[in-house]
Amino acid sequence: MTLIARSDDLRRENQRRVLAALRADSPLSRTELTATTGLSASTVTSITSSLLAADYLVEAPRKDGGTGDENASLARRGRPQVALALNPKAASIGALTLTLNRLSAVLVDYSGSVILEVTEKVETQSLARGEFGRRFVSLLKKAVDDAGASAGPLRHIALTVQGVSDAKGTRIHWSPILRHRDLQIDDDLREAFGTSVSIANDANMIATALKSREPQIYDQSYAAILLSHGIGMGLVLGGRTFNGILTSAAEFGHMCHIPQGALCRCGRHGCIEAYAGDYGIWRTATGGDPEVVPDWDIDRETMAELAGRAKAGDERARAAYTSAASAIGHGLRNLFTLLDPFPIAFVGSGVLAFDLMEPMIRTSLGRKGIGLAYTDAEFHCYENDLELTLLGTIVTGLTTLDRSLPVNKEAAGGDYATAD
Amino acid sequence: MTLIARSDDLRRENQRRVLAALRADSPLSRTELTATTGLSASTVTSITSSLLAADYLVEAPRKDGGTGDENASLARRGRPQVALALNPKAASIGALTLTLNRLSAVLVDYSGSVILEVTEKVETQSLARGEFGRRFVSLLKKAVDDAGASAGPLRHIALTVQGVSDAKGTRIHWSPILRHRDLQIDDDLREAFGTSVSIANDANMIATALKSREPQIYDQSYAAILLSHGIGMGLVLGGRTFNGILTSAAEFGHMCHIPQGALCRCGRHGCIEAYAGDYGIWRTATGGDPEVVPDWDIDRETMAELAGRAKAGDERARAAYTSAASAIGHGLRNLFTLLDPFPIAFVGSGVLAFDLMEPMIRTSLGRKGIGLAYTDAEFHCYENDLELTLLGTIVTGLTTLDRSLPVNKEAAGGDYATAD
DNA sequence: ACTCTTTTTTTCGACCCTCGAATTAAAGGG
DNA sequence: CCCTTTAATTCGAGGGTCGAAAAAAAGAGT
Repeated sequence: MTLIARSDDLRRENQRRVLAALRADSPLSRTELTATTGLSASTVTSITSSLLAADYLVEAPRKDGGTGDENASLARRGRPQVALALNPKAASIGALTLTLNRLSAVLVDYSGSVILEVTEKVETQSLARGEFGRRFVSLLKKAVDDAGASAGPLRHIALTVQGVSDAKGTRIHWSPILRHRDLQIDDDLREAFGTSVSIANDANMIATALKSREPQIYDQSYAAILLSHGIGMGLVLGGRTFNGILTSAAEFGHMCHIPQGALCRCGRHGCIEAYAGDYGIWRTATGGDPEVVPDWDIDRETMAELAGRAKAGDERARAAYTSAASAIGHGLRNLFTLLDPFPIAFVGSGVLAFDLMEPMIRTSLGRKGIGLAYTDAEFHCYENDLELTLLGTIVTGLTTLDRSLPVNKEAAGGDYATAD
Repeated sequence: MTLIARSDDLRRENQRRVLAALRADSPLSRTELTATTGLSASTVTSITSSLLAADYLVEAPRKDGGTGDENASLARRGRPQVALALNPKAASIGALTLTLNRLSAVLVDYSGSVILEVTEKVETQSLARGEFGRRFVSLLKKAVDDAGASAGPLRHIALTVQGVSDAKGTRIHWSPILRHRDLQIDDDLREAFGTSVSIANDANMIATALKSREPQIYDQSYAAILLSHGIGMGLVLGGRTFNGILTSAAEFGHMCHIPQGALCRCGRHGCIEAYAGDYGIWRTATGGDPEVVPDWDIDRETMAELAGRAKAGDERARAAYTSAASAIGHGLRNLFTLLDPFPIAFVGSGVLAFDLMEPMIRTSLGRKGIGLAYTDAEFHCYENDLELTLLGTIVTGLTTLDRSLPVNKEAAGGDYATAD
């Protein structure tokens, strides 16, 4: 994969490593960077000084040693370390998200802090084809204008869509919240702002966010399962987010649970989603016709109420959650069989009823197969999917930007004063 | 993954690229290497001359332009190209395979040609724990002795086992052909020969072999499905062979086809293997108790006869193959849903009856889901699984060796005359 | 106040790598 | 025997990393 042939590439890779270390934990002194990246002290000096000269880094105020630890770092003997941090004003990126009936543009500075957010309510289902690009452009323009000179120049746009984009990340193949297929919005953005644009799907961004937030749990291989109207999956294998050959994500929700079973949104029968998506649970609980897919969104309140009824002991509601859990559990069982067990993060409003489902999920996982124990699989829950989606979009955008940073001493950030 | 920090690593990577080019197509002139690797002519000269000095490469006789093409290469104007090839005598590797009741050691020269093969029949099921290592050592010793001075020094051992090894490739977790669990054979080999030892499973090696043999079909993502007594899978995603977290392979055969269905070898019920493994097909065809797993191997002749009966129109035999095909098809449907459709290679004696199964497999794939067409999935068949296993083992061993080659001019091959 | 010790950071030289341009080598053509 | 063409090598420039030595910036001790 990684094509490294010239020594510039070497520098680029090492520079990226330094920036990644600072994104994971900031501020950091050069000595700490040496330890984290494994590079030599001289190399760290060389890289950081070129990044400082280009104003991507700034010398940060003294790092407070937290509250608990004695002030070992303050009252130490030798020359004090000087902390380095990402310069917020070095650049900014736009993190755009397209969710049901809501367009959002978040302006983020280079250090990863949100500058401001602009949101617009629209009927995503009925919006005309060309409108998406236009609206996003004006939304982000507004954000950039409002931020004014305090923000660094916009250098990248990361767009996340609920739905299936193609593997290369340029087109939106299909989305449950859109009427159109094969929607292309990146061109408008690219032209309007003159930056690169990347497109990803929400489940993958949630997976990215989890890794960034809890790297000790989500490391090499794990999956995020998004429980909401539909069922999405962000799959990370061997440290790499799985990007399909044709589509961008793992369609866990459309694996077959019961052949010739209930009708799914996708037009097939018996998908996991048809039992475990909000509409599936609701349909089962209300005794709806399994051949009919509700064409409206079950709102959050309705689902909360349904969960409440189940917890109160309502038999039909309980049964609906049990059948949802069975679908998820059997799906996971197959997933684990195929790819080995790994930590699973359940994300979204559906986790409000997770306690109703967990026992049946674990039961359905079944006992261990060939030397593999499934039952002690690690599950974690996160209710706020939008928050994670945004974080993942931001992380992806900044990482992309870091990777494209110039490598020479006189960097492209020529609009900055050159310090010494 | 790939840690490249120092410029040595750069050289190592480029050297590896040159060697890989020669493994894919040999002999090759320096000019051709320049084109294939994308390196500059001077770099190619530098790398090849150090490899020539260390005797890993030799100047080959003129490349014959094949029979068809006019002798354009012979009657060309300027300075003739000098062809380079891997030096067979530079080193040798041992390719060991452990299959049912058969231990095999193949000595392979550095250019990839088989020097000689030594095989031993043993009852793998009843062999004592420590015996495996001992027998393999003596087998390979014999091969090395027989080859004598004509072979280069043994530099690596690649071992392939039917079954599940751990992800790191040092232990054999479980194997259908062994009585023991957690078998460790590599230590004996390492000590006896003083070389590195790698362990892999057969399905993964078949996948590797396919990529090496038909790179235009098997490129970024594909899977090899091994149809024999059991069902194995070698899965390659994004150019990387999938290696599980705990186990080494994708256990496609143990995905659940029918909940509470027929008993599988693994102790669970309804696995794909319980319907599509040889023993499953045979059990269905003979009306055997689905709660009983035959504890003997159905031999190849019996299966061939069964396939013959099915082709002749025997209803029960046909039904057995149809149910096997249904199991495989539904499994593939789920696989494709989860990971997108990609080319599938069916491998092993089971493909002798593939024409009986293909229609039902394609039917079970079902119609397309969200914008994905499954029905035109690419299928290919290869009868000889052992041949592919061996090829994959050899390729893996040689690639490993190439990767570990010294990078300096005075290479570790000091036992060779230093030319110039 | 001054020197010693400790720790961080920079500087400097050695060494390695790749690349492009110029050069040399090795043919066939006329 | 010289010219043309193509292949391969040589050479110097430029860039990168690293280790050792030097410089910088504190606290500690007297």
